[in-house]
Amino acid sequence: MKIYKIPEATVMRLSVYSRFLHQLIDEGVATVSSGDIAKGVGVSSAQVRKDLAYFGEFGTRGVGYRVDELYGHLMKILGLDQTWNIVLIGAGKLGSALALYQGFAERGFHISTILDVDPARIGTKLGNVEVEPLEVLQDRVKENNIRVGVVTVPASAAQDVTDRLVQAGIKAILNFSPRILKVPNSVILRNVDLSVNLEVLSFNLALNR
Amino acid sequence: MKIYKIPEATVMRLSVYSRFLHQLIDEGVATVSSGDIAKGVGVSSAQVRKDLAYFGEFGTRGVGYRVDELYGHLMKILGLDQTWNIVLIGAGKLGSALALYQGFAERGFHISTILDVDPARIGTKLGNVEVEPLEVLQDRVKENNIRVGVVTVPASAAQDVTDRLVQAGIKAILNFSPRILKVPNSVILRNVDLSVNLEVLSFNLALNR
DNA sequence: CCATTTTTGTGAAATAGTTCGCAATTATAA
DNA sequence: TTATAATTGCGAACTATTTCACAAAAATGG
Repeated sequence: MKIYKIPEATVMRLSVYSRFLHQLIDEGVATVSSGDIAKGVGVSSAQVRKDLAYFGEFGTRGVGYRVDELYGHLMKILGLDQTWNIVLIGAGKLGSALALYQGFAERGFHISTILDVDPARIGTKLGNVEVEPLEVLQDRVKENNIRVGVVTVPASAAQDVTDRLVQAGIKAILNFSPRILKVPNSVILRNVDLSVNLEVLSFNLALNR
Repeated sequence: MKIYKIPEATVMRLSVYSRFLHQLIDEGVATVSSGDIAKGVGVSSAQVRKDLAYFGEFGTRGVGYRVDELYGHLMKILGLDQTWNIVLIGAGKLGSALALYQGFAERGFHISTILDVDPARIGTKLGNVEVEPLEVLQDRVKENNIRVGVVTVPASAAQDVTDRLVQAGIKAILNFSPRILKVPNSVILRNVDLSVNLEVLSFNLALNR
């Protein structure tokens, strides 16, 4: 079986398409064209078709796509036809916000374990999940078959926490700390640096001074 | 004057380089090579040099870059040689977390105004900033010379809030709601969709099933 | 002062990603 | 039935980005 490398930008767009399709389902729309999707999410129709073409033929020429069908395909492709248990490390401001963020639950991401080292936070509850000490990491990962970790600790603790996640067998890490993390090749790492996003804005604003 | 289009990926990397350089300054390192930077942030040294080449010649052949000097250049390029006042709309979980996030302040982003429509939130304080009603938007933007807005309201309210920001003269918007927003061409828009990031992870995990 | 080493800056080559253009397919209307 | 319109899927062309490779410049050590 030939493996094509899928551009990350394509994957991100698929995620956006899927959300748009969900909106259409709510509105009772039955079929949609690549042009409609394009208009709805702000890309070109050729882009939409190309993105989908990586994964198969989902449409009918002259007609378009059946909304529910395409939505199902996208959710499957994105691995969202299942629930993912997640461990979140760092129950500070950002960690708490993420733990309580409805957007994750809606897409099948279940933060089943929240860990911290601060005794003041351990034992408190975020939603219906109790904050536990970092030491139980390995156990919880095994018990709940957790493959994804979210890091929301201060930069100074980020690499240590990451090493522990790797050690515990975590396969993918979403890092919110502004620190470059080292992980083995077998572990998928994504960085969400909130400041970087503001800095792209300030760069562009500063250009036209 | 010829204007080169700078790839957005380049701008994001400059932001990462600048943080790495700050780390070096703290460690008392005086000079650094493109290879060192590359190693530190996980890109190729050619990439580092190419990125910098868009903006000038900052190094010395055979030697490398003076850390403090390069840092200064990058901060200037990124528009971080000034403080940016920011209005944040939506004082929910995520909004509160961002309002209190130290990472913004450290980079010169000052959330000077926080607005919401929920009477229960209005009048409360996040750090030393009081949550005010949405109606004062226009006044605060003028008073504080605010050019950047951060949207952390639910998807259903996002477009309305965005229209108001545009109306009030905001020039750049960082959108955390999972909604595709329409803005005039003159306004810079960036989307930070937290779920999209997790979905890229689940896509990659689901690939090797 | 010259040979050697280091490391930048940059044109050229390679790779990756997007847009174009159109044949193929389906639906619709005459 | 047949012409017309809509819209996909996809190869080809185009554009953008990254990597390569090396001359040029600076430092170092004999």
